[in-house]
Amino acid sequence: VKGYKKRPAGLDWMSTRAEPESIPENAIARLGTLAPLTREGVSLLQDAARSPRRIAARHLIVEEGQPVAQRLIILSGWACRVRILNDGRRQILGFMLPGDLLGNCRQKMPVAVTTVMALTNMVVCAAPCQNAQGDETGLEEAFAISSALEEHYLFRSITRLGRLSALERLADWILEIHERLARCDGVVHSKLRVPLTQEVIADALGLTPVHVNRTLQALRRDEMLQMRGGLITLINEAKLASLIEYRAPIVTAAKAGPDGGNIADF
Amino acid sequence: VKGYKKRPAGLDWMSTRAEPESIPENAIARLGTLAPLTREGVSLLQDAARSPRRIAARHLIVEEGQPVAQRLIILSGWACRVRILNDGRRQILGFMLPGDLLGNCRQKMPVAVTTVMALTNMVVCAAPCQNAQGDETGLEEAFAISSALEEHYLFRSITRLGRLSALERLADWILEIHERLARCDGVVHSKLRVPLTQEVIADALGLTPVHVNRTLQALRRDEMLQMRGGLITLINEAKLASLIEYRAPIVTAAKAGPDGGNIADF
DNA sequence: CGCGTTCTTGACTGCTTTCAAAGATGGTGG
DNA sequence: CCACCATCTTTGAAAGCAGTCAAGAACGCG
Repeated sequence: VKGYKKRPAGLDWMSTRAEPESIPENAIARLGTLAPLTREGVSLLQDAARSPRRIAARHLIVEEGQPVAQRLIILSGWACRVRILNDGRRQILGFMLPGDLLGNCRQKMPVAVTTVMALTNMVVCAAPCQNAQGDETGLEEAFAISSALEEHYLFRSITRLGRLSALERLADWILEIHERLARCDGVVHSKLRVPLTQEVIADALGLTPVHVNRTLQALRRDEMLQMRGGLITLINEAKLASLIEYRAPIVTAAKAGPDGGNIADF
Repeated sequence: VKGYKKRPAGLDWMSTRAEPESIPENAIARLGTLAPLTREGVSLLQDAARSPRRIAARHLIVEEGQPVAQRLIILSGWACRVRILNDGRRQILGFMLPGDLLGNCRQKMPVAVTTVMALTNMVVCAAPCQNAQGDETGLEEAFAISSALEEHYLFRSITRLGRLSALERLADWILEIHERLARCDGVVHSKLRVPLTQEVIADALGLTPVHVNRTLQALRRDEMLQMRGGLITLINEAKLASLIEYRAPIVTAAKAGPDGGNIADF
């Protein structure tokens, strides 16, 4: 069937190539773009970021079936939700980038629905929780919108896997990553730092590494992008977007806050 | 690429064959299996169900990008989240069964992330909302767990579409539907009433109707199930389950309530 | 500079799609 | 009660996209 069934014995997930850490401030700023935060809300985040926790690449952050201890904010690095079948097939359910939340649940005694694994070295911190009622800081609203966005990306993944060709899947995925990195990472001149091997991309897109490779070559041949050493450069974003239907996610009707940031404007 | 690109002009979604309505009480009972409800919580649900609203098959219940007016409970009938590409390809993102919630959001001014369409004639009612703090009735907790379950099904869909073969997809999907119907519909002797055409199933599983047909025949030939007129009968559930890895969803660590019902025990 | 990982390439296989048309099925009206 | 019709299901043959296997090249790290 699809995907690698047999893997070498070792945990050959990806290179441990040292990744320059991105700026934690950008991760915090992402939450501010989701919902207007009060000065207090921002300082709560900054306080939390002063007690960072480091996680090494390939480590499991949460495991499926285990109780969720706390809500974390990713300050830098990439993680992914992953599910592994007993014959070795692997599906990456989604990526988690700086500014994204881990364990952002509603129920009282949450249990992790999927395993989450660090793809690179990471820095995380506890998400500040406040007096439940009120939410005067805007943090709860930001977390709620982050959760809605995550749901949006899940639906997008399903459509991608169910109805798009390999070329379309790649294009759609790259545009999604571009959009998300633009929120939390300094994306300049359409250059995206994507610290993933083609095998990881294949596991996310439901393809084989070999086919991801050939498809990426097609995108390069048609001059839509360049890529080298974990850096993807979008050359012709319009052409890339024309391969698929691009829609900016809108998950709330709230108008832009004082600082002008709003998901709907993205 | 995959799926039907061209469709006949009409909205040939599915037959309007009259479906006997399931029992609304079962829909309400489902919520009680998710979290222990107080007597007050149950009666709030029963009150709400006394003001039912009917929705005809094929009608859109919510539309992507439109604000979400209220939270609804499905009392009977099936709906689905759907996304349609501009060349006519269609992906069904998930099914919504009796006892499931619609518009179960956390943020303040939610906007629908996907279109939701009635697949059969439906009966719904407003979900009772209470004073936010406290949740003495257990309803908020039940809604939260319902939301976590929905997330679980999304991850399952992604794995299904990304890494399972056609045969495995069908097996996995049928077992999921079985599990869900068992919660809200009287499933007796492994007989499932599934009011879907093979084309709808194909749009959910990322296959073509023709291939769904052939794959279902394989399942019948190997004596795992029978099916006729919207009724699927599981003959050899163990054999069906052996095609895939089956895992019961566990989304909360809460122990069983007084009535013994808990998601973890399912 | 050497080694392991990752990327690239080629040839071949096969699952799934595509296209087309014939059979069932269920509801409706005569 | 039966004929009719739209919809849905089933079948066959052929084409195609993506997978599989294997080996060589390139890359990055120590």
